[in-house]
Amino acid sequence: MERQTTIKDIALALRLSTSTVSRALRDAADVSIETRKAVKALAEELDYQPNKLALSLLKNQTNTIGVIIPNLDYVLATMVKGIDEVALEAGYTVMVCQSDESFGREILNTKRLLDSLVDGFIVSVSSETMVYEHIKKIQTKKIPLVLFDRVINNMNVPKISLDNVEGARLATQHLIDQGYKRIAILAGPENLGISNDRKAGFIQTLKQNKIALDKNHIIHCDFNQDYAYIAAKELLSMNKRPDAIFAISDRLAIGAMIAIKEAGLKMPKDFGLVGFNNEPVTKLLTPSITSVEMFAFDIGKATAKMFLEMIHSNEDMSDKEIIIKPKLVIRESSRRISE
Amino acid sequence: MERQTTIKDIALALRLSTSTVSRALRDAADVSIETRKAVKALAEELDYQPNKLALSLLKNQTNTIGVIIPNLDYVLATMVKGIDEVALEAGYTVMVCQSDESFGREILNTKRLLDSLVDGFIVSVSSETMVYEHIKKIQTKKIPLVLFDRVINNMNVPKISLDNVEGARLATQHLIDQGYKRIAILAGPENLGISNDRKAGFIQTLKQNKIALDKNHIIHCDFNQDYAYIAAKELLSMNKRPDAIFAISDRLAIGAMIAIKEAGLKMPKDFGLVGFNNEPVTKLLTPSITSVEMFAFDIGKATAKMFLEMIHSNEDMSDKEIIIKPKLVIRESSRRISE
DNA sequence: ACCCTTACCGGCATCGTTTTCATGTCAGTA
DNA sequence: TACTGACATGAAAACGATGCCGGTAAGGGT
Repeated sequence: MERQTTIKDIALALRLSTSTVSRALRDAADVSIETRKAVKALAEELDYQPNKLALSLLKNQTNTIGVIIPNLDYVLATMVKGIDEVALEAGYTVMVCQSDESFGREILNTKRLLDSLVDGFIVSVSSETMVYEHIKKIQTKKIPLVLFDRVINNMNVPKISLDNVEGARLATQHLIDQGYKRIAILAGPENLGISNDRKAGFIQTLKQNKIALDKNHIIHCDFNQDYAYIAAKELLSMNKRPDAIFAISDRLAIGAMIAIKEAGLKMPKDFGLVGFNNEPVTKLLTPSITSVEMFAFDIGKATAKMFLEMIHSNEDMSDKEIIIKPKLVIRESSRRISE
Repeated sequence: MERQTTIKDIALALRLSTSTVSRALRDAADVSIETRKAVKALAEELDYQPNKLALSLLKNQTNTIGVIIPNLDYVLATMVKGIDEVALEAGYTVMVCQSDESFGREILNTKRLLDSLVDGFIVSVSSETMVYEHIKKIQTKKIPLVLFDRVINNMNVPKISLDNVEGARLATQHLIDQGYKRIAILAGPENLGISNDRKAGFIQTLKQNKIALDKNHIIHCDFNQDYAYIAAKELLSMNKRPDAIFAISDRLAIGAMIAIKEAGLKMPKDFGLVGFNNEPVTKLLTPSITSVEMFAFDIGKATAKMFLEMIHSNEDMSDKEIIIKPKLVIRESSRRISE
């Protein structure tokens, strides 16, 4: 690692003071045209690059955003892409840290980013996270913070998320409309907000349609295809077997799909299946899977925009909340009635 | 953003000098036990965190690795996960920048990271990248650099990649062994190293088996399912239509698969298909797709390890190269002969 | 009484840059 | 001549931490 050219080198070479060089480089007033020219020429020649660390130290600002996410699956990778795009445009660099769905790692990442002195945080919590001290600490230090996707409902922080209740409502209503009678839900981890919201939308829609809720038809499991497979097998072996499953993620839906096929059931005739996220893979499977589109890229961009707004404005934004409306994409796994 | 507690605050409160406080906090010699205790107690109370920027400026070291990748698809996300894991363990934070397969963005990212003063670079080039001045600049500045996955062959830099020739060889030989006679290849972008390596392995294997190469059966296209679909359609409409396709990525294979199905051809009976990467989705499709496993997570970890080695050792490592051996995973799309 | 060691601590420079304040020069004006 | 102001530049503080070097005081040995 070679020593970089500094402002001092230029100053020395031109018998100027560092202050004058600094001013010349930034086109400030009070510098004669000749010195300005000379400075710029030499800077060019020596490939001078201002040292960002020194600037950051001085201004107490790093132009860096800490992003903490539970994993890098399709949805989050897409969101990160959206965040990245907007942040880059605005001159910010993004530090992405994966908590790997682990509470401990999430705390570690928070600490790391905190003393890397990022200008702010964009966070989506892990499925293990149930206490929020580390998040609150960010707030206490008055560091800008935006939550996205997996938000914390009862916390006074700007947040952006999907209308998960509505998404579940769309999915459930669709299954009902297609004539499925005993609809089960494959929910995610029990303490996770998005999981509960989608469950709530499901239950609410059943009620609206005056369909009795069978508690055995609600199964929680981790966001993992294999667990979903096991859970679905369990559902299919019940006495009052369901005739449709609403899985709150496509990964879960795929696990369920394998179990359904193994049981010799045909979709959509014998059994209905709806997923969530609208991952590209849903369109490719046989049968293709009906799913809820959540506009991940847009959510990412909106999140970064809100973050930037928070950085630049001084007003309190802690009650700001953006909720994105989902859209149901109907495919073979649940389309029983042709239109 | 609140002012953080500094070493000066502690010094002032305890009527000590900053140097003493600094030493006390780091358990250095020459500090009495009482002052040490007092300093640590107060530091704890005030939630003192050393300012990393100041340290970085002083030591000229940021403990940050700049990672530049072309996208965040399954393979690269997995590799990044591997890099992240090893880096975190070693006390480094990773800055991931996506070039989005754009040469311009790659250069921009390099510039950004360069003047963010990262301690080094881990890079996988975009498919557009044909000149390497920006990469060479990193080398010129003597900043540690490791290439991975999509490496630059004729450049004197430590690199880690898959044995792409061997992977293609495995895939092609398998198709030949299964009795396919006219095998086409869906190659990636023409200037991309991995694309050409896989093509080379393909051609070489045909030659070894004394099979004539039909130049029309080599088609290049971007890593994009839709382009692959179009390319496959083209292949299928030829006079001497191929009876198998080796696609150099699973995404391409999926695009081809759709075209094959549309043409009314049954896999593996009428047509053979092999992909590359062994993405989880290959196992889920109907038929499931034979693919070449490339151990992305391991490659990621190995890359980070090599990077750390480079940082810590002083010797020249520019000729170091690790080549990972791939493995063929045979599935329905090409298994014609039961064993 | 003198010197030397040892333990403990403070001063200062340093990293690279910005910024405020001060300084010096020269021309113009009363 | 003396003052004013513009103009160009320099000196120094500041950001937060480290580390070298030097200083002081206490204590022991002669």
